[in-house]
Amino acid sequence: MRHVVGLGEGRGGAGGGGASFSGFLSPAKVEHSTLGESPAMKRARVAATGPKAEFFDDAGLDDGDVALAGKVGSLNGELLAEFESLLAFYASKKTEPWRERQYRKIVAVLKNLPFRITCLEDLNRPQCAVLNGGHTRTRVEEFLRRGKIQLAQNLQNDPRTVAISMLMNFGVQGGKGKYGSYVGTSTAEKWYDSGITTLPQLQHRIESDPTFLTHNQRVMWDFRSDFSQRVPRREVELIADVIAGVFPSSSVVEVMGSYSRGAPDCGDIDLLVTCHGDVGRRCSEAVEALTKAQFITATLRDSHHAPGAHSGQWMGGCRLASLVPARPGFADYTLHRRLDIKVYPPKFRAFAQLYFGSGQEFNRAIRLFATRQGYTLSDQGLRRATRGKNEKGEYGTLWEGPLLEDPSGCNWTTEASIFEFLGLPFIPLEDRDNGIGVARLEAMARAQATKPAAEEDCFIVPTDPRSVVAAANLQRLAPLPSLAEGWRSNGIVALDCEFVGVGRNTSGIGGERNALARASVVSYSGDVLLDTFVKVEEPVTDFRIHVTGLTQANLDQGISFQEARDHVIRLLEGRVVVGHSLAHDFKVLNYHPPAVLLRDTSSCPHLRPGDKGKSLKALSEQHLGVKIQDGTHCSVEDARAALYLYRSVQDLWDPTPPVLGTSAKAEALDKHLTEAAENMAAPVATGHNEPLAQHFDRLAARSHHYAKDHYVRVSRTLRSLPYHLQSPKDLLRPELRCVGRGKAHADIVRMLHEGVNEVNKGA
DNA sequence: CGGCTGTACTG
DNA sequence: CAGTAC
DNA sequence: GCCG
Repeated sequence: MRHVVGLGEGRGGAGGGGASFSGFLSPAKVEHSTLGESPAMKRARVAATGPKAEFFDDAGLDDGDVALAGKVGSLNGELLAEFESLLAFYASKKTEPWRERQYRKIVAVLKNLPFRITCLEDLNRPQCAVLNGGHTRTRVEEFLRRGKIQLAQNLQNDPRTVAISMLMNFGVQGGKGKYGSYVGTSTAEKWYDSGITTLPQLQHRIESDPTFLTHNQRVMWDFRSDFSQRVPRREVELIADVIAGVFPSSSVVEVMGSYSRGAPDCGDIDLLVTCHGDVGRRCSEAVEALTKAQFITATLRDSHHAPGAHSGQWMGGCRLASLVPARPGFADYTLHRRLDIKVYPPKFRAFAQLYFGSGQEFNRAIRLFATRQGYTLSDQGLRRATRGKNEKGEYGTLWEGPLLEDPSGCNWTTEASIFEFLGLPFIPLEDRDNGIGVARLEAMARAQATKPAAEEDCFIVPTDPRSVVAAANLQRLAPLPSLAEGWRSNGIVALDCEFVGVGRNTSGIGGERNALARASVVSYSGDVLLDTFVKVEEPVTDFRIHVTGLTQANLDQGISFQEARDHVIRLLEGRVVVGHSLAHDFKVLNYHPPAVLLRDTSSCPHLRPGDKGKSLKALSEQHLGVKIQDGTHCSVEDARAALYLYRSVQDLWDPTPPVLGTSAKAEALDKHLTEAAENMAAPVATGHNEPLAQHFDRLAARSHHYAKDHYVRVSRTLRSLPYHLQSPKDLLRPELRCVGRGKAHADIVRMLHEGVNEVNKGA
């Protein structure tokens, strides 16, 4: 049961700040405790005891260490300072986002490590994982030996780093780690390169040129002094009450961020509002009222009021003073505060809590974990997803399913349900921003990775001893093509079904329609994931026993059609499906995955039929040298046969993974790709667009991060095109979609008109 | 060698 | 698209 | 920078 502080009660008990803001009496509930433990902390603490203790046992920690956790930091002060210098250096360089991240993790761990590092062996403790890599371990070793890290010493006073850090924080000390100034590494570097290196210079430039700053930068500049002040808990609570006052009474307002972790004061205020109805509209209405009341004093970001949006959000500055008149003996609340408000419908509440209650690294870690499990996790739910490389070699989401329901039936009411779904122990709030939770997630991920393919995914009803015997021939096939990485083994299954005839028996051969009687799915390694008989609702008019070998007794052992279909879809969804004449199977299953995911051995250009035709039996004999379907068919055997046929030509037929959009877009995209494939002449030598490609190589060489990735993609795509790019119209072709509509597009158009050299002269 | 969270704003 | 935020 |  959650602890809910109603408005009337909370105020009186808290000793009364004397705040009376008529018109802003909060109808909504505010969830926070005015003293001691917050409900979120309590929730976390209660749920934490089991798994946390386990983790620390594994970690080889004793209770003393645990007790220290949370109020340490000075234990490794000197080492921390060294790494903070290194972090500052890399954080000032836009070319080093990943090193920066790594150092950020290192610093986070050192700040919270419950023991002092005195020897190299300490690095073997699991919490020190990030310190135990190649470079970092060497640096720590150097520190233990000489009491300092030379590189850090050298970089510590690097004037460029110092200046850029100053610019990124508008000269405010202790910046970073609270909220952004809207001046990142790129802008700061630009300013630095233009000669702005000191605060007075920056100030002069800002004052003399009214267009120098963007709107958001201007807000952060104007309020930089107020925003840098910590907000006491008491004021956070008052502000939460104000916000609650402008939302419907059924809403719930929760204070997230450092407040929820018990901090005595906060850098900014992060509020999660859960309300029914159109969250976008509720958010807009609230912001409007707060602006009218002069509570909101600046806006940094406001979600457009899009009806039916999944969330509404507003970011900006606020001040209590207009609502809480100054009175002698009480704080006058004149400081402006950074406030974020996010509004979600109840179904996303736990996801939003998870996101806004955790630190960045924890969120990245748990989302990465979800991805590795075949899901994608965000503040707006959980979906099935497969990731891999598409045909252009870009890494990304190949397929994404609809929002998942909570299998526990609790409708994702708690964060715990999300952890449970992902197979993770509940990680308490206090461990979600200090590196400990991240370390636990990474440990879980590693454990998961070494676990064999999920056996609980398999659903096997003992069917027919022949399936084992018959398939043995195929199992002996060796050597199989080496298992390629990623999607080439994980994302592929093979399907085969057996049918019996139902309906009016007109011709004497079979019923007029097919009914599913047995379904089999095997993994890339040939293991049976599903094999079951299926009950047939209608009377069977033809068992086709010479082919299927099935009898009424077999079907009676089976599961219902609906059940079988669910199992099949669960195993096939988002995966490449191999089979022979799959159309029949999908028609009967009434399930139609996008064509880009299908590999039908009956129509494979690399499996040329021989004299005996292109039946599965003939192809197996011809290409695999194996006799199958000797007597009646076995769907496991047939699925394996199709799988091994596929694997025998996989490199030729299927060198790269399929491209897919999200569910809604999938069909359209699939159509595009099919058309593109048809339009495109048979593959010919590549390299037709070398000069264009080289242009993007040059751009890539001097770009960074996302921009660099983009140019590399464009270059690669241009090189691999089987035709000359001649007119801007060609850019409309789907295979060139990755060019986008921006600079790359413009450059290509210009180069087509003016020639490559002209364009490069300009650049 | 190449991936490293996911979403959404502003300019 | 690039930059930035959370 | 780290990891597989």
